[in-house]
Amino acid sequence: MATTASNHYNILTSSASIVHSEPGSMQQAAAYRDAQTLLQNDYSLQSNSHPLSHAHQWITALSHGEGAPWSSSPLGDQDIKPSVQGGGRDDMHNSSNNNLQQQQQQHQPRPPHLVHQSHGNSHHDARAWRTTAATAHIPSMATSNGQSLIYAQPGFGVNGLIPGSGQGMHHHSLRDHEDHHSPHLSDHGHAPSQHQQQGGHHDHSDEDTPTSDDLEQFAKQFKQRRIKLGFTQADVGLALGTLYGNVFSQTTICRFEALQLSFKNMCKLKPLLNKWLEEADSTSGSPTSLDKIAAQGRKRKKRTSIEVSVKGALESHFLKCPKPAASEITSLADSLQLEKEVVRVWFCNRRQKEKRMTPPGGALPGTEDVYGDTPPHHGVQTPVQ
DNA sequence: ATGCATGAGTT
DNA sequence: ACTCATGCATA
Repeated sequence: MATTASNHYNILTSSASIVHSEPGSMQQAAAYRDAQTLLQNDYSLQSNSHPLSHAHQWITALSHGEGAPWSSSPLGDQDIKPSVQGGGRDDMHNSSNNNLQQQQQQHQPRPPHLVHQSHGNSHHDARAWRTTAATAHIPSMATSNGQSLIYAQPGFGVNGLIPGSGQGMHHHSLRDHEDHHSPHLSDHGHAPSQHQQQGGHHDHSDEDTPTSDDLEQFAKQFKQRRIKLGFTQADVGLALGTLYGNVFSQTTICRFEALQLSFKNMCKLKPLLNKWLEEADSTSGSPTSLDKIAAQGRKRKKRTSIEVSVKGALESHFLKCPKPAASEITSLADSLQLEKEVVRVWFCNRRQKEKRMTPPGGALPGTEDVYGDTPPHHGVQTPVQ
């Protein structure tokens, strides 16, 4: 089957409250983990899992108004799972892992609720770091505000200013980002507002837009400190929630450390993580309380496992056309015997992947080949410490 | 650590 | 219908 059957999850979760808060020590970390683990098991009560279940299985019947776009699938109840057999194997990509913390993070602790940040998060545009131009077709680019669409890349020589994305920006225009890849590294202007970064700055955490180099360094340092303090990525995510209200998952912290987020996203998270870092080691006894809000009534579709061969086909198409039209997606899905939505989402994710900071292949932003001749080969990740 | 998924905000 | 931020579930 295409989907890795395992469990549906139950809503409900009696997740109580985690009563713990003893920041600054290993035991705290352990406490978090335990609590979270329990929670997880709680709703992990698997029930049944039919090889051929219907799509509704994951659509919650709870409060939420459905939001499954798929129900509109032309195929009616074609249902998911074309029963692509296989070993349920996902794919075998990398392997070089970073042990050490690997062990402590085998369980994935994280808050079951869905408290998303609610702060004004104005995103305007975040672009790739390296121009993935292989299949370049420079369509329309140039934003009306004349801001550069390319982020400074260490290897580029053009370094500098980053479009003031953070949160003060305001440029509407059409951010038709298609692919903006032309590496016109001419040093254009820069953010009109304020910009000043790692020049001769000193103390204070951050306030200005960091360069990709800054981020890279910070991420590296962050990870190191975190590990030394005995915290897992999940712990940090939780701590951020208790400290600043925004909870993040292990995934996000992981991606941050690996620079697998968009530049803008990295910039946004950096300050928070920086604060946590300071709090973490310097402070050793502040009673940060945790509160958990539980409950969540939404179900999630089971992850579809796409066969390697199929994935290869998708990759091929992606190279030819990163943005297939709806009709194209439909036919492609049909030929691959996948749901249209699955294919659509695959492309979305694929595109997003292209835009991450860390170039696939482990090369760091700065070592990259600027002209994107590199085919989207991916592989190992950053050889962390 | 990462693949597939969801949802808010845009376009 | 897309982008972008995020995360559950899984390898």
